[in-house]
Amino acid sequence: MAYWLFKSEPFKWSWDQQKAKGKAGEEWDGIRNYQARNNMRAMKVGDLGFFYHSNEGLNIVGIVEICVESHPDSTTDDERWDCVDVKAVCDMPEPVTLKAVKANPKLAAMSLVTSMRLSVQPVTEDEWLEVCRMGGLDNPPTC
DNA sequence: GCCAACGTTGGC
DNA sequence: GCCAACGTTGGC
Repeated sequence: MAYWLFKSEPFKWSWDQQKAKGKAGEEWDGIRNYQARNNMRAMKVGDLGFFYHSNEGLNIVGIVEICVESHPDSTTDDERWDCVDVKAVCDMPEPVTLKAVKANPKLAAMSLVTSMRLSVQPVTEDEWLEVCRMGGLDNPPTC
């Protein structure tokens, strides 16, 4: 089991839109960055990820689960670009802001802080648990 | 809306 | 294979 973080600008693809897709999930398409793509290629069905609102909000608002492993991105014919499908799992009871992440010494090494521009990031288990705790989730799978 | 950071492109 | 130019991202 691995953990990830997905960034989205809410006016392009918001958490509400993601939730509206329900269990069917939706492609996380449009990624045109090798590092982000490589992260998606490493994902397995059942892995969990944070859903982060960039530009507006600047907070982690929910948790998603990988429901389809890496496959060609349907929004391009360019075979370099793959993506996964994700489905909404639950809301963060208390959205965790970027400010709060930066203020927490335990999260100083988190990609969200160190690799600000990477749109699909790995998250360590320690970071995952810490952010869940901050967001009001004792135990992620039971949310 | 500005601008810093950073990834990508392309000329040499 | 270097590096300058350029485009994009994303916090502020």
